[in-house]
Amino acid sequence: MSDEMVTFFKALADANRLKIVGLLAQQPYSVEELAALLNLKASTVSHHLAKLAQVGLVSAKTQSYYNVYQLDEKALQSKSRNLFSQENLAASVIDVDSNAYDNKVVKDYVRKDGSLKTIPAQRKKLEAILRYIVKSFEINKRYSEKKVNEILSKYHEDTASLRRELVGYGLMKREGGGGDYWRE
Amino acid sequence: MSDEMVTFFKALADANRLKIVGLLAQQPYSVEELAALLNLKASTVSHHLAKLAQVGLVSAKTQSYYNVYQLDEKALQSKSRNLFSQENLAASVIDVDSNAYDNKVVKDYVRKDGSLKTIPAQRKKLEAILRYIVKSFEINKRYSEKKVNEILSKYHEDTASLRRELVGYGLMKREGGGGDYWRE
DNA sequence: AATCTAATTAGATAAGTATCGAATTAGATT
DNA sequence: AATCTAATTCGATACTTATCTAATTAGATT
Repeated sequence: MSDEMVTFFKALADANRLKIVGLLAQQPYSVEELAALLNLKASTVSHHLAKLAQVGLVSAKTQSYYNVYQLDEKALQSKSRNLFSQENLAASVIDVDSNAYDNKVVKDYVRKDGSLKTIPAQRKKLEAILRYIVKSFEINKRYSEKKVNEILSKYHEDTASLRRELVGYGLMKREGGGGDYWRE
Repeated sequence: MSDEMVTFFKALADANRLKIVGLLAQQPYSVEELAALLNLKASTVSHHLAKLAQVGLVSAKTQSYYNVYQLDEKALQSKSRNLFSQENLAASVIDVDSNAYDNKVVKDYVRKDGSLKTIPAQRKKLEAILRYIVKSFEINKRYSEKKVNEILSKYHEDTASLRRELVGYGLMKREGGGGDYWRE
């Protein structure tokens, strides 16, 4: 689907092909006529028409010697209506790895032994690191503060900061007065 | 105007730029984040964003360290609605020489001395030649058949055919029974 | 059947552009 | 003020593609 959109836009991303579309919007033309009108060789026009035909914008009818091309106005209008639909926008993104940013940050901040070089000062990067760290806790299991610190110490000596940020960003919960921690 | 359309389509005629548009349709992103998500270098993403910004599809806001880009959805929708309007289609054609085809045919069939190599057998070319020949007659002036033949003989010895075709294609009129000819 | 004609395909070239790494710039944080 | 970071710009490279000429194909006309 995304490929289809790229092909569609590429088909129209050329001044001469836009002129062809404009001309065919007035009336059908043969390759030879288009070549004369655009001051191009017939082979070049053939090339352009093939690209337009590939996305269904034009089609050819053979008339005696000529290949007379015509615009498919229905296709044109329907394409233009749906071009930027929610559906198409989402489709263009399907093969994007949504974890790529977190992965990159983790790669930048975590040593081979698993410890953090530093605790990121910037919010976006800190969040990525916290999302990574929180995976060390089982979901719904309760941990004492001492146990939490023990786990966090693998990452950085400043366990208090890590603990506070995990709670601050809502990645871990804490019960009322000095109680246990858990990951939901 | 046509240039503007080409630029617009070119801006979207790239898979990674379409992905950027798709991503920004969900939420704003910084250059760095987009680079990680698309597995590209920041400089490449900058280049793509510049092209999208050039046609008004995205804009940037500075937030602390980051340049956060966002999609201009209004621009997107309004562009897509008007893309193939009558107006835009006509605009793409303004600088096309509408006489180019006739000129080419005339060039192919008329010798330097003004005479025809042959009378074209094909309809489209015959018409082009006839449109050229008929300019030798003044508008609204009446010509006897003898005078008509005399003028046509400059072009081809078969004046009878030329005369018949001029009338047949409606380029010259003839009064009822054997009367005069004229060009309207 | 033989001959034309327009269209397409193939091959070559030149122009355009996506991408990267390096250098620079702009702006915040310390 | 000095330092750090993200973004942009610059220069180089590799890939894409618009265009042409020449060769081939498909179809009509004679």
